[in-house]
Amino acid sequence: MTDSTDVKPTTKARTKTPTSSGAQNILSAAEELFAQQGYSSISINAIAKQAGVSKANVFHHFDTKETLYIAVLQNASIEMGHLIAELDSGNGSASQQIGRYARQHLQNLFDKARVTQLILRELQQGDKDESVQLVHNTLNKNFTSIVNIIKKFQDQGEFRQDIEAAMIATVLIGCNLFYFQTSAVLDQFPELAFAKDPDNYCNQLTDILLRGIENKSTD
Amino acid sequence: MTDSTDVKPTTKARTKTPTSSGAQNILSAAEELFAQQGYSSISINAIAKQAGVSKANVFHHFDTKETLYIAVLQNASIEMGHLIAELDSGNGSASQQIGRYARQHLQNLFDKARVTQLILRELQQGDKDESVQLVHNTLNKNFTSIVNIIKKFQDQGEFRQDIEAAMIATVLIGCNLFYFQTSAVLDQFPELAFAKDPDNYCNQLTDILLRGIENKSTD
DNA sequence: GTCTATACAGGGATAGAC
DNA sequence: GTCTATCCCTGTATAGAC
Repeated sequence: MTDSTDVKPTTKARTKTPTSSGAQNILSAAEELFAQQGYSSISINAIAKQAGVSKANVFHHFDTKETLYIAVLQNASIEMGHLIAELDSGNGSASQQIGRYARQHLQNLFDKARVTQLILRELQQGDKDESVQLVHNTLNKNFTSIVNIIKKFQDQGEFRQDIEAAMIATVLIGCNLFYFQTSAVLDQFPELAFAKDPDNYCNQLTDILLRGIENKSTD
Repeated sequence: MTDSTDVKPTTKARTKTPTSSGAQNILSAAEELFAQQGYSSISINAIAKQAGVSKANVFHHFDTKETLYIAVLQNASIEMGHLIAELDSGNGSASQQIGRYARQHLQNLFDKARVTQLILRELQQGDKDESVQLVHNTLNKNFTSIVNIIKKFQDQGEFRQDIEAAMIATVLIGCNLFYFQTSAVLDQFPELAFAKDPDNYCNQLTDILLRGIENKSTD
């Protein structure tokens, strides 16, 4: 998309920043629809209708569809960043901290389901440069946040050191994301006690994980 | 990756079944493109070009774009089913069996990357009835396959029984899928030893998992 | 800032020759 | 079975009135 329009708003420095409430409506509508259906399935028309404005108005606030999409992604990334930043607080025993982290993390995924879906989408198909970067940053924040906690307990000798901290983080984050991703499908298996019960899932997960990584020198 | 297995051209079953080689080319091209870009981003034109035929020819073999997509999904589901069916064989100790299962499962995901991507896509957004069913079936096969193994060892007293077998299966499958999904992004973190090394990842995962679920009554 | 109207390209799908 | 040519619709994006 290098060859775009040569008509640029030369008058003002703010190149259509979403400050006005109209733009915010559009942004919010776009976030919802993109998260549900993906980029290419969603037309500007659909977004305009959802936002309660005209199609042309969307293009007034955002130069192109892709610009709008990137704006949505950036919003999502920032929002996710804030959530992650709030995660690593707290104290208590190793198992308490890890357990709390896992629960809160999973809770956040569901609370911000749309944002999570957007990130997952990009994770699956990062073709645009910006999106790759955003996903990378988000995952990075997530990783370092939990990795630091784990390393602390590794240094204290409470967790095994023959497993990479990043590996443990991957298991935790990966399982939570997988649970989020499959929750709709898991609902169809009535025999699974944890299918409709995130807390149950999280408890069992941390139970396995903690026992798997605690430093028991019983051989 | 030319998987062009010769198929005999049956003269019957004219209901546009993908028996002819032309249809197979289209199906294969569609699989590749749909897996990479998703349903709505890919035009029939693109598929036709990739398959080396005309656009009209695609519609000769498949009534609609959606028909073609469903056919691709069904192929994928069948292929995945075959892979899963081959997984649960083998014997040895509990850790050997679980470890082998995990390794083979992850290997399959990468070997059939396109198929895996298609399933993941549908997992994320099952709106069409058929696709929901296919994903459901595939996951179901996967689950029961590994759940049975785990239950066996639970009955033998080697694994804890206070954790659902399905939960353990979820962790295993979920982690593998997450690793597959993020492998492109993980590559960008050079400090992760397992990022470019699926075997390493798998070994650490099963290490954690096995220690987390084995029935140690050392309290 | 918001609209109606419009330009233009590309999408899915069909008709009919070969 | 395969093609070219075509239809109609919807998509993105622009122009210009208010």
